[in-house]
Amino acid sequence: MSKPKQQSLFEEEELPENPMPWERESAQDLYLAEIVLNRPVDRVFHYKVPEELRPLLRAGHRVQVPFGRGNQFAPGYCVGVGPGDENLPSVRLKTVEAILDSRPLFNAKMLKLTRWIADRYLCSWGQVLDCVVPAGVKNQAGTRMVTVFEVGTADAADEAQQNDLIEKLPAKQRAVYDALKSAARPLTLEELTQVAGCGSGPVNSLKKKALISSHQKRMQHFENDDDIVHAHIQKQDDLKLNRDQRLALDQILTAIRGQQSETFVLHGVTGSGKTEVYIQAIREVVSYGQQAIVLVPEISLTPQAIQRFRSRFDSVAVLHSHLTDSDRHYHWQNIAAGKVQVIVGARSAVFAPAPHLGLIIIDEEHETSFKQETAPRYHAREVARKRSELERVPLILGSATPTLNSWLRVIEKKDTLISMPRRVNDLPMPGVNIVDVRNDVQIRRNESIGRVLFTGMQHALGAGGQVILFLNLRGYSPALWCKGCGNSVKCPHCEISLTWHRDKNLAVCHSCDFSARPPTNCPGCGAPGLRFVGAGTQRLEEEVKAKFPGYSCQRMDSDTMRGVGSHARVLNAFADGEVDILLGTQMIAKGLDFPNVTLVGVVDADTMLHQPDLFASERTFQLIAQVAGRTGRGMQGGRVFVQSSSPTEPAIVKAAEHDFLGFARLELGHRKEMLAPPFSHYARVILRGPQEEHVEHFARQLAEILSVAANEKQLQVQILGPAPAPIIRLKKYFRYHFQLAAIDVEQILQLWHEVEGKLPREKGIEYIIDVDPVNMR
DNA sequence: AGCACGCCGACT
DNA sequence: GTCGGCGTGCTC
Repeated sequence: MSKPKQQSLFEEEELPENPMPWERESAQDLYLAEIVLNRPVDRVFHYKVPEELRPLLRAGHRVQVPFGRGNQFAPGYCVGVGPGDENLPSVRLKTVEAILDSRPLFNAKMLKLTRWIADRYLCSWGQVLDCVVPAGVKNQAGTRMVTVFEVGTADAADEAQQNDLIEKLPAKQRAVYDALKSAARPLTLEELTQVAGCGSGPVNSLKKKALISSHQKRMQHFENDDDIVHAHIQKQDDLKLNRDQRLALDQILTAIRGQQSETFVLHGVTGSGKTEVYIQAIREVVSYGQQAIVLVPEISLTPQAIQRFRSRFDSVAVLHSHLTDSDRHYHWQNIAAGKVQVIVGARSAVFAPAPHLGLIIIDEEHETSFKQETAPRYHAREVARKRSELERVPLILGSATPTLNSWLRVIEKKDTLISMPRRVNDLPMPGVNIVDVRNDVQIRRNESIGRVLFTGMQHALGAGGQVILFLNLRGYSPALWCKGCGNSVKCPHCEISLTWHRDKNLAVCHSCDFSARPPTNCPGCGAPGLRFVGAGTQRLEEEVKAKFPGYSCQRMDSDTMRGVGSHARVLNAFADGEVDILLGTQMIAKGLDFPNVTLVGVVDADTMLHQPDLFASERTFQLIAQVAGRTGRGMQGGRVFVQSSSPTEPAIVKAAEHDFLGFARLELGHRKEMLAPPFSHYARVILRGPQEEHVEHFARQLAEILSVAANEKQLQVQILGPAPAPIIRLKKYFRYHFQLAAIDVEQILQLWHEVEGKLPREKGIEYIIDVDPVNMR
């Protein structure tokens, strides 16, 4: 209604002596909306709500507001509405322009949750809200305005006359009229003409006669809803639980029935049947008409896993990364309408707008992909913890290798441990051999498969079994090495060795996707004869094909899995036994369940271990334990060979012994000594800019300011660094970082609030802060 | 993050 | 004089 400019003119006048009624209202009964915007300013802005929007606008609505000196319109989120506050700052208030959605996108709990995220991960409320709403919801993807027709609402006085008119209608028009009259809802032109079997002529005539009326309506036009309601899928009965599973389920059911926001750490070895426990716990909340959210790492959203849920529940929404905007919008609407029983998805599914949430499950809780690496840098596990508290529902964190973070909470009795130490059907854990490859002849000849692993594979394949080989490097060779100067060829934009991809004969940077023909001479010293050293999955594939010519081998990494559905194709081929040897990266380490896999080979256990990372040893343990879990899932048993040059490394040894408790005890001991997480919290400040000295200098400046402020305000926060980031150069930028460390994360947050806004700026240098980082690169 | 304002140096 | 470079500070 009122343009902001006009509004301010109006405001400059003093209250008139005898205000007109509407003027009195707008001047006295100030009705305000609290609005936050997707800007890095964590502030609430107040706007007047025009008369006609008052009955409609509620907290959780998305709105259009004029913002800034130019009064440019910007989308914002209403986080509160109500009568004006006397103590408002004496600013001239602007007016909400429009409401953007018919219903609020957030309820009170979701507003609380998102506010908590903004506080905890140091970003603005508006940024959080904006990230929670999928793009498809914001742009109403998959909907359009259409004209719909219904039988005209006639005046009672004309009724007789109208009935007369109807009686005399031509046949086509009569058909249209009758069709509309018997329809349960307004019809589009398309629907109407189809039902009545005519063109648009009769419809127009009827409209002229005012017997029918039309109006505009926003409608969804989704092709089908197979993706949610799939009653056609053959449903399977719940499986019979073994004793461990039964005990686990009982504990969870008690919490569900008691509406407790308890967190369970479900520590179940690979193959212990955690999923069946999840499913039967979900069964309970679904029976109350509630919904469950299941978070899984994106990588494990395999058709196998999806089918598992779809075959057990009537309506499952799967939120995976290949959805279109329109799909996401459709799912959001259905979830919000309570039509979905189970929401399965990656990280962001923790925000699913389920109206009556009954349970949250995070499977493979240790996966780092639950941490978002762009603002808001939240960890879905912590968000889920908070959501479970707000909704008073239980949270299950399932893993064979829980994070030390969760494990410490178990030890401190903050969370409840549920153990499932045995595999289903009492299958034994696979025997794991650590193979010391330091003196292996084959490895010395620069091959990837050592003598022991080779013989193991021969036996397994000879007996009709299948083999999985894990190598966490894609490409052919991870480095181009110069004999002359001893250096390897780096990406011109990043401080990272180029990987040779033999199939395309390109040297590729796995960090920025730079690629070029590999040079023949060393760019550093000019010497000829660069050598390709080390092996990635491409080279491993070549070696396997040469060494096992009679068997079929399939590589699975992000290079071969580009297309949609390629994932499913390969896994199906493997399941059907068409493929004997499956080799690949991370992608094959998790969740795969093929009973005929009798051998798993970890080609190089050391790559993870040698990363300059606080969590290197935890990651190594997790990875080996997870990969090892891919075998021994059938009656034929299974063996694991772990090739390593550090065969006494505790992370590797404990993983080989399937001894999570032992590893946790050891590693927590180290962490406690260093007061490292989970005994403390880190927040990592990362700076980047085009000139190295410049970035370094600015990093020191920031660190100094924070250090002084911590002293002044008596905050127990230590500043570690600054130092060059482990990847000092990334996409043309030089990078430095430092850490804020504290026992109590609140102290870090306070410190940041203290200095934020006072921090100097430096042209060309950008910085971010990452609370509870999961990687240090 | 934008965006407008303002304070400088380079022009018609 | 005034055009436009970028540094600064604010956004109900």
